[in-house]
Amino acid sequence: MLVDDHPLLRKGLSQLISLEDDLEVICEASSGEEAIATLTHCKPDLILLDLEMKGINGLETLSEIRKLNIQSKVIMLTVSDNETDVLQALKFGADGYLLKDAEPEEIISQLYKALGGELVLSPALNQIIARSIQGTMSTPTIFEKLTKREVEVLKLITQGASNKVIGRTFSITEATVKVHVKNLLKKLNLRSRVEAAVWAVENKITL
Amino acid sequence: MLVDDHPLLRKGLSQLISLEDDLEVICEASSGEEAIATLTHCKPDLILLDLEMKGINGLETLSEIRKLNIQSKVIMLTVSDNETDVLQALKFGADGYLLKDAEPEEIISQLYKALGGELVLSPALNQIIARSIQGTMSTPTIFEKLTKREVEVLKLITQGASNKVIGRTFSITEATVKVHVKNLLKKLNLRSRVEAAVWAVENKITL
DNA sequence: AGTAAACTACCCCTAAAGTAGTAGTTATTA
DNA sequence: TAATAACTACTACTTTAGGGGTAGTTTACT
Repeated sequence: MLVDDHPLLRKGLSQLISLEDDLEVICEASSGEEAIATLTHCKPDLILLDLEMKGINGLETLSEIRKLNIQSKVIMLTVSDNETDVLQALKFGADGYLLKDAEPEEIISQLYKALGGELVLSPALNQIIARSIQGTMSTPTIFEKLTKREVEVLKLITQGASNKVIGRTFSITEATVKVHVKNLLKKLNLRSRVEAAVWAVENKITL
Repeated sequence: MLVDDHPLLRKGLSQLISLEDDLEVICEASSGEEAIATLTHCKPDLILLDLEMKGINGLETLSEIRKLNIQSKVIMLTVSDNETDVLQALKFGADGYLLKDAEPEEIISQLYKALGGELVLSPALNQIIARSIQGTMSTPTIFEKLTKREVEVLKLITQGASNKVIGRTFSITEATVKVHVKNLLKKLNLRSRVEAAVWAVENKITL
């Protein structure tokens, strides 16, 4: 099964797969919602799931799929080698994480491996995984540790708001905002609101 | 001609195009550099050019192509509907700007239009174009107005560096760094280094 | 020779950010 | 009931940022 909001990419993949005698695309979806709906009547051995999609994203889709107790293998297919994404995907029970810029032949061979029960990862990700195993991660899925308020504050920081403005927005004092900023910086192991803003943007904290 | 660093997408496109009797893919490239090299011996009527690529990006590639006085039509094909990118592309002489998430049929029909001399744009971009014509743009290609030093400073800001650190990095005083920051904020019409950092990240100023 | 832009550096000043510690309230959970 | 986490608020302090102006140097282009 192919899940990707780019018809072009689906076309490319399905053509590639159709060249293989023992592989077949039995269903497709262009969004996470559609994928979950389709999975009620389509039971693929393997799902190739895009990470970047409108609506619910790939990670959320994966999480839903696992909640529904669907046994298909799931391989994330994406352009991003973002550390947080990779680790989240594996945590949510992905059977693989491949980068879209890989060679087509490599992708196909990885599909077979995954079907055989192997955990497949793009070579480019080895370093990330290694670091996470060593516990040397810079971003050990810290984001979820932020409280609701801290996330709200972070979002406004990303928009360039000062502590004073943030305070007015939430009807709290600037002093309290400073507390939130201090705490979120500590949790994210960052040193300034600038770093926090960049981190938030790069990790696509939705505004 | 197809230029995209994702083999999968090239495959999808070329399959799509091969279904058309009067269209044919005569060459491909997986990077800007490769594209420019290939264009010395391959003269396509139309080039489909990805924006996001490693090495020199799509815009730079387009600029090079125009400098070489190559007469092929060029359509930018990308996932981003970023205002700056769109306007830059048109300024550099693109004959079209299409989003990758468009329907395949639509993309094909746009190719014909472009070959006919039309300027083709994804419908999703209409609003952006309209605003730019009205001069209401938030980002009127301001970036190129930054001096070399200002760009360097901006890059370090994005990495969370303080003015003091930036000064040490370039062996200039903190006071001078402040001058650069002040000037670049004015040029970009931003109010703080946080906004500058976010702007830089969102517009992919390469670090 | 003259002009303009870029880079440098300084002054003065205000505002904003960040650090540290204390502490009260509420809600949840063990 | 006791403990914990989250949110709030404060004081006090230091550092960083940002705005304004002036001005010297170099480089490049008239």
